[in-house]
Amino acid sequence: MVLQFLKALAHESRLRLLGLLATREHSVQELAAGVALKEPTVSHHLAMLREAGLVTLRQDGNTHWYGLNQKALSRLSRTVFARDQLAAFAGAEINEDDRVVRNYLTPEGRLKAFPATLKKRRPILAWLAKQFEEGRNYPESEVNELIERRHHDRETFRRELIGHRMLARKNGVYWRLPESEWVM
Amino acid sequence: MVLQFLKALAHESRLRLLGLLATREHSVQELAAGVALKEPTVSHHLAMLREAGLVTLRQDGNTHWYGLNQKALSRLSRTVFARDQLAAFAGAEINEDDRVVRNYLTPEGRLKAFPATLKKRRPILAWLAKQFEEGRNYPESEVNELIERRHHDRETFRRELIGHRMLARKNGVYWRLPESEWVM
DNA sequence: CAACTGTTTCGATGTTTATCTAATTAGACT
DNA sequence: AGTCTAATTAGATAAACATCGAAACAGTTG
Repeated sequence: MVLQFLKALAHESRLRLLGLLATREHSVQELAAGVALKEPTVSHHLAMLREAGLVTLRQDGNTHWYGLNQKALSRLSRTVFARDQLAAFAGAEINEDDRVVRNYLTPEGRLKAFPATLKKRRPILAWLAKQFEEGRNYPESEVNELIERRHHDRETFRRELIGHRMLARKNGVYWRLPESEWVM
Repeated sequence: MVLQFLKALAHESRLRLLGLLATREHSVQELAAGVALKEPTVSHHLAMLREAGLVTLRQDGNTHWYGLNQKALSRLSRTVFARDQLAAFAGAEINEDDRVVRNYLTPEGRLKAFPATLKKRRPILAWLAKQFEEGRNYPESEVNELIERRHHDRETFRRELIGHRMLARKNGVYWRLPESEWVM
């Protein structure tokens, strides 16, 4: 979150865009002229700024009016930079999924249980699937071995990995599917 | 300046490093272990953070103790994010060379004069040289034409462009040299 | 519906930057 | 001097990102 905000700010073109927006609303064309970049490029930057909540969009006809979201800006600037806030980054700035996985791991790195809720099951299966290399074939024995390193219930996890389209099987051979295929 | 500060902050590894430093001083080794990166990588990040004035360095024996520069952090966080401060970025955050060139241009984009000092001449010649495409040959007439679009004194500028190894000539044909060759 | 305008998406290209290993520097300790 | 340790620099590789032209899209206007 904070990282996204900072990354959005940390580029000259985007700072200049924000500079223009700080005075008044602008259309994409105006902005492109103002910073001497092509519309597609500006559009791309605006998308990032919007993702980060730094600008607002108001649409009128086929003109898009972008404005500065002053509130988000000052709110974040206040919160981000306190010392103890910063200290939280040491381990933090890890996303929600990682947090879920971490909570399911014993100190030795084994899974405590099979997660009941789908919300937790997905990130954990994803984590498990990542133990497999893409573009390589695994015999079932090796799949079992890899799973058992994390949890004794190899049957359930193997079945679920396939159900989520993270692993695929054919003729007793398994392989990892590309992340884009995964049912999340 | 501000851009450097933001760029320094806008990376997960560096945020995590700052997170560790927010609690107490650390050596490079400690930091490397703390963020699970190799020492050289950490060293590289620390250099950027130091450039941006975000961390302090205290050397004891051959151990380097890095600490958080809380003052710089809060000072910048306060100044950076005010609306009118931001507005200044619209034109600013342009480097010194661009500023020089801009001051030498009339509103129509022509050069006001031939710059007397070398310090100003270089960026202006560089700017002029960039009007030529690399990897293409220009007859002298076209060179003159391109220069005259910016300044009437084609002879002087042509000579200087060659002197700075931005253009080269052979048998009355000119071409632009790669930027790495330029005498700056 | 056809032509037009402003914007966004796509695909390709080039640049920047993160990271690593290996080599080098600098201080401390025999 | 030689060795040990901590850190940095160099060089190579890989990932992330900025930018552009072309194409697609959405709203407007005849």
